[in-house]
Amino acid sequence: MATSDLLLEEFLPYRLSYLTNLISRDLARLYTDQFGIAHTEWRVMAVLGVSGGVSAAHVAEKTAMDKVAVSRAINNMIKNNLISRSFADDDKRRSVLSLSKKGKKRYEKIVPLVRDYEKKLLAGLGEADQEKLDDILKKLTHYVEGDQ
Amino acid sequence: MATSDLLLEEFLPYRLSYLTNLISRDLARLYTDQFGIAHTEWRVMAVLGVSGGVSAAHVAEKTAMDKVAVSRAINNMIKNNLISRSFADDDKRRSVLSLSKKGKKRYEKIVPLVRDYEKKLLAGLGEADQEKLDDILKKLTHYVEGDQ
DNA sequence: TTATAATAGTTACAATTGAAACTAATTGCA
DNA sequence: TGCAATTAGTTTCAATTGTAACTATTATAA
Repeated sequence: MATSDLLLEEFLPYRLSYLTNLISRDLARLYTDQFGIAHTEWRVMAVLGVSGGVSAAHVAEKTAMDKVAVSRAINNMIKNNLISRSFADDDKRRSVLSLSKKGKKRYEKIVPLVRDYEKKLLAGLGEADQEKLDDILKKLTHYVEGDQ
Repeated sequence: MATSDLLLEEFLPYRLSYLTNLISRDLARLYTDQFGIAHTEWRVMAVLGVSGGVSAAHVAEKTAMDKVAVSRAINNMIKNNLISRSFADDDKRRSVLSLSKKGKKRYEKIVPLVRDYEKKLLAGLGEADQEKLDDILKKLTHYVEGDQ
């Protein structure tokens, strides 16, 4: 192998992508298979679960999803009675979104499952390594956010 | 916020996914924007760059892509004269793939770019943290690979 | 005011991806 | 042998996603 060659399995972007995909697949088992919530919908739900009465733009910002994806997820969740929507008095364009009772219920079932998944995932690391990972992810993220 | 709530920005799967997406976007600038190589094609190229004369199944395995995606990437790259294909003497189903001269040339242009990107990405970490990250990624990956 | 630009969100259409069914070749074994 | 099962890779069709153009509303400013 020439020194100019590159082993995918040692290449950080590939390794991160591979790991992320496996984790996504595992999580989909929790919310998609069990509750019919798509990945994008789970993200929307996670934002609205913490703070209701917010706009689609706010959801887009918090989920790092683009507004089209957010719009689709929201409309689908409204169709499934998971979200209720009204519009702001001072700006009729702006939506005011909250989880419905049904949505909140589902959210409260899913959160412990994904928390537990995360916990098990991290369990193999030990306290120090968990903090190290947190620190490293922050640094890497800060770097890649820097050059948009 | 109830204790049952979950902040997306502190949730490891979300953080990994977010970071991975930003890195993918950066890399796409290197090989897609500059050389018209799609993400899937880059992975195929990375495998064939190291070892020619292999089958599509081998590429699928090394890239963690499914055989349909590999088939599409390969056929597109053949159309663009980046890959040459023959079939094995002892099994006419099995393809024997290699980068063409043009493909190898492009590969050799891309590798330094992505290596350099990875290097810069890791530069902010320091030697010890880089090893720590390697170790942590291995552990996490091993965990999620465990429960297929 | 009123025209222009900006913003929130949606729609439409193209490209990408995923799953299942398919073809062709090979293997296993009665 | 010869017939069923397996394997390599492709095709087809549906679902998802991305981009651009769009509607409706609000802000800006001449």
